[in-house]
Amino acid sequence: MADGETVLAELAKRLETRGALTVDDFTAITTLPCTLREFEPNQYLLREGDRPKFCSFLVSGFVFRHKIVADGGRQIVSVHTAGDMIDLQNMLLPEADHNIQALTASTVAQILHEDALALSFTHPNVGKALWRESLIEASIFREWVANVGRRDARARTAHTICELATRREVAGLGARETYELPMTQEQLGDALGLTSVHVNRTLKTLQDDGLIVRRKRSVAIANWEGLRAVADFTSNYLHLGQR
Amino acid sequence: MADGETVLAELAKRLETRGALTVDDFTAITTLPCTLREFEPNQYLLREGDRPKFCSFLVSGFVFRHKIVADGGRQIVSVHTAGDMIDLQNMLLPEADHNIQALTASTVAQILHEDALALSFTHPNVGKALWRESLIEASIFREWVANVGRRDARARTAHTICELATRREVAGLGARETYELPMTQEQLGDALGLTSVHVNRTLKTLQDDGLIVRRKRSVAIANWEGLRAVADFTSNYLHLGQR
DNA sequence: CGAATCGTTGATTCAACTCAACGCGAGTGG
DNA sequence: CCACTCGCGTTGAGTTGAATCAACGATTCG
Repeated sequence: MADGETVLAELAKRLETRGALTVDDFTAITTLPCTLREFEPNQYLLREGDRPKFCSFLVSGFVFRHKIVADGGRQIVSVHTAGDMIDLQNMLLPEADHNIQALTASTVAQILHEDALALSFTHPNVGKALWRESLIEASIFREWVANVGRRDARARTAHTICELATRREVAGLGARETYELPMTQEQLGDALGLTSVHVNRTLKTLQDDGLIVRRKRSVAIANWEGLRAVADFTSNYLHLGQR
Repeated sequence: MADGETVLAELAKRLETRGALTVDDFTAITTLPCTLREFEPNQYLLREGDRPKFCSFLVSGFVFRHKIVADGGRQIVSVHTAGDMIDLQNMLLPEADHNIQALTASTVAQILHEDALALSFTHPNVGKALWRESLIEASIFREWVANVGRRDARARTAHTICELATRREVAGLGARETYELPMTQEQLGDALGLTSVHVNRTLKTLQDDGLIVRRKRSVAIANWEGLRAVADFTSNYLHLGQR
């Protein structure tokens, strides 16, 4: 297990992709007090209504966030890979409006809201990078609204696979072609606004067309360009490499 | 037409609901350079790919933001009423990832990104209020993902009516019961991920049940509690009155 | 008055859901 | 070590919510 400072250097590197940091900014980040915590698959990091005192940087593993609607249906609203800040919003919005749960065994670094907030305004470069991080997340939500609202099951499924593969590649976790998405078909369905049965059928057609390969409980990309075309995917909304 | 300073006082009042401001903060906001602009119905304020130099505060009217997908489908991702900041994200994300269009005749106050950004870090209370504003917007996007992904047409339509009525009331624009939503059924459909034909039928059943009243080109609420129940609506995700 | 836009309604189709059964691999415990 | 369970994936049959296609009515505006 890495120590806090090493982990925070990862956070600093991530933030540098969102905006230039000085040596002082970098040091201020890596010397923040932080606590490492491990979570098991399906364990809750946070529940709707909670009032957490810290925000979390995902060091390793996968987590997802979801809402429950009146009829018991679940909608996954985001999936996070190592390198993501997963609950920045609670830094300024005291009460959690959704649940956060581990998808796989995961490690997170917890930083007190007051520390992160103070740092954001004593070191504006850091503040801007964090703010930008939260704005990119909002942009991804907008894309998900369009994805769920206006794409059919095939394009919608392909789009989400493309997005997660791209974000993972950008986070330096390996080429998108080799990436495997460790979600069950039920979880995928809840992210896509589909039933697991229909996800199964949709994945089958994507595999039959040579676009993806399914292994036990994960999905890998077999033909990036083909999948991208089916998905109507462009990465502009991820705001990569923009400052 | 109001002058810039009067309009910016409205912005300052809005931001005060997001976090305490000092007299100095208030003055700093109202003395920002700003330009008032008028837009006609359907006129574009911003298009995907643009790189605007300013952000916009909606003084009067309605605007909406939308994305176009591969098959030509349109998804409206947000609807804004007077008092909303409508493109804060471009302050830190140079390239627009969606379109912004006037729904009705509208007036906006434009503030240069560099001015808003500088103010945010010289006056942290203002920065926090603006950041919080953008985080609440992200929370609304999450709710829309769940709405479009996991609620049927009836609940989904009711939910959006409840949300817009609540937001409008909170913004001080009159009681939610008297509010009229000035959207065509086609626009409503594009916001809800439905066709205009199905919106028509859904609104009819809501009216037949005494929950709403339809007038020419708008919708009013007839039975708030009934509509709220159908919608599975709670306002927690709007983070009202939290600091 | 004519044209355009939007709302309404009916008939039909279809994408996705529901329900149900069965397969399969990974654990687990007797 | 094998039988059992459990979670997840797969497949088929039938249903349904929403889309599509098409026509017509109402209102607004030039």
